[in-house]
Amino acid sequence: MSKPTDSELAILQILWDKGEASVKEVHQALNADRADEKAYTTTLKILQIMLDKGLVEREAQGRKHIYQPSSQKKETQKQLIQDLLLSAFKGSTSALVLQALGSSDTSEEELEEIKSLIEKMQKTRK
Amino acid sequence: MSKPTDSELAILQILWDKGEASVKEVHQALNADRADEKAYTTTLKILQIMLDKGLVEREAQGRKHIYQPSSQKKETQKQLIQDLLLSAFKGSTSALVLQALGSSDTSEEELEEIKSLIEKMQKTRK
DNA sequence: CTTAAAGTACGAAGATATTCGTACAAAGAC
DNA sequence: GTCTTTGTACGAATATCTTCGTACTTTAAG
Repeated sequence: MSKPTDSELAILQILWDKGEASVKEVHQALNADRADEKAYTTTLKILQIMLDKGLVEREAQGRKHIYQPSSQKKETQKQLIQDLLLSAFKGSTSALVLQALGSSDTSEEELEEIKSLIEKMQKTRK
Repeated sequence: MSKPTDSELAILQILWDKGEASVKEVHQALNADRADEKAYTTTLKILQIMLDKGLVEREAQGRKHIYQPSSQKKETQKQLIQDLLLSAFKGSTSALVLQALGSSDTSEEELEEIKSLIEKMQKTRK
């Protein structure tokens, strides 16, 4: 399966959040935080394309369509990271992680969370 | 500055590696590991476009052109991570890092490296 | 019944990326 | 000098994504 485009990803995020949503809901969520509003039919079209590609599923509810993401969030995220890893980090996970940690402010809690995952991984390994 | 495309990124990786390279060198490196070879002029054209966008610089060496990446590797990587962070992880660095660590095999040394960076960050913070 | 409102479908235009053929210029081989 | 090789420039075809207008259908309002 190929990488979702940026627009598709934006819609996926909304669907992951809500679980499912009508075109109208997706469209509103999408334009809530955006400066340049896009037409309703633009959102509709992209959802139709996503359906075609198998990125979402839908069910009719009366005359409306209710869309759901067909791929799990984690799988898609994994795929995107893998892609970035190969395309920009020559496959080095640590390079990516170090860069990610270095270039954004991460809270104490988050750091602890990561650290404990690492420790768990180290234990399991032995 | 906008995100480099996939083709552009592939070329940037080569230039980051080599420091600088002629079109021919880039083209060979690019097609070394690729199944479907692209024409020489394709590589040339993309380099010209990248020059236009300011992604690379070049200097004439006789009749040849020698290209250099104009952006630092780390800056570009940072930008790409930032982009992925916003587009697929709602800005949560830890979610991204956890996903990255979880979905690829990372060596013991790499894990240690990450752990010590985290510890350093925690110290500096206090 | 007639009209307005709320939906979906879809073609087509516009934008950007990719690919390559062809044209041209300079250097080297003979 | 002529021809071949090695190189760049660039237009044009193709592909993909994005955007929206318009058409059509169904439901709701009056």
